[in-house]
Amino acid sequence: MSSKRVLTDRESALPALAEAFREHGFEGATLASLSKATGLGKGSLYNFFPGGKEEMMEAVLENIDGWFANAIFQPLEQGVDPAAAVTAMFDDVTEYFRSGRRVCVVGSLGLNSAGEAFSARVKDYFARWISALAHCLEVGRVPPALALDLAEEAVSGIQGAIVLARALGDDASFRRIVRRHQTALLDALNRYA
Amino acid sequence: MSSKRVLTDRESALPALAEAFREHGFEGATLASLSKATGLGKGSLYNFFPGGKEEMMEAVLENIDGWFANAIFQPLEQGVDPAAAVTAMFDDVTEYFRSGRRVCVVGSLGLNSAGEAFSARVKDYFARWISALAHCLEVGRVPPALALDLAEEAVSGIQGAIVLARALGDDASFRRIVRRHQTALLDALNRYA
DNA sequence: GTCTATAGATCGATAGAC
DNA sequence: GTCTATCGATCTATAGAC
Repeated sequence: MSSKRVLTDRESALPALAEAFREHGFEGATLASLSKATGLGKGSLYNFFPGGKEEMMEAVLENIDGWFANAIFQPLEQGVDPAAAVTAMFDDVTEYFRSGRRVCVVGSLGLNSAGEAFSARVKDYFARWISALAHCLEVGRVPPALALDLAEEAVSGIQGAIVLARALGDDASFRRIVRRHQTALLDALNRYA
Repeated sequence: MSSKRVLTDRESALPALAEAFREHGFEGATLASLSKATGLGKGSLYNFFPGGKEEMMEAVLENIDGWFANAIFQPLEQGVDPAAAVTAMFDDVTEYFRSGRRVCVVGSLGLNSAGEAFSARVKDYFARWISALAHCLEVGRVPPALALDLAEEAVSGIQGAIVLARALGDDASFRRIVRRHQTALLDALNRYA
């Protein structure tokens, strides 16, 4: 499984890069800070990522996308036991975003002009999340229009919960908000079951 | 009314500064871009804001706080005709954030470490918004615990709607999400009226 | 109070030794 | 493939002419 490593393990630098981008944002993350975060010299970073910061962020986004695809999107799209999939999604997301202490890199990229270079990927991430969640609800017999509304509301609500929890410095608010969304979706599933 | 101008009109530079900070974020906004946005040379900017970028952002936040206090918080805290106040809040917010095309400077400051210098002001802004909205609902006879939940949900939801609308490049999603929150609050008011 | 010029630090990125 | 040294550009902030 690890025999066909394409080149080398720039893969292993991605978690540290992601954390640095999360903490400082794309503009705020300097090569010095990225070097410190990864433990790699600038030369090594440019060896792995010839395109510099932008290529690093691109790789981070691809990595995040892959994690979400496996852990979140596919279980929803698969559509066996919608209620369990919805429950798992909220649990995984709460843990992933550390109850709102951890920023969503993708969401924050959309907020300022520095992220415009990644707008296609940002858009796809949210579009797929909403679409996967709506599909899951539809499998649970929730009417399509309502399913889409609820999915949009939940995905948006998670982003808002991150913003609020960070602003207030209070993870409890994140968990309350997310739990309400979880309940709303499970109620809808029960209503049409 | 305009006779007691304290010093000079650094006030008049604030809208342009705010727009620049909105568009590029705090780190991304350079003095060159702030100079261009305001039409003032760097020397003039430092004359008005000796503390540099940080003092400019502080002034912008104070200015935003003042606007929200007058347009949003006070009508909610005043508490005459809760339903009208809630309706007006969502209308004003939708216009202010330009249906999500416009970023919330305060919310985005909380997302990365560059905003830590302003964390107290960021926290107060959201705390007061939630508290004002909850108070308004309580005046409308919504039980306190539910009022607080609904207020937290609505304020958080607006932030999420901005993130999602920006990410998708779609103001319609902002308006849909905000309308649902508006409806939820008005329904609660009707239920306990 | 406005501007231009520029200092001093730090930025992203590259070169080259090992 | 790793590092250090360093480039030119750009950053914040200041100085000083007007």
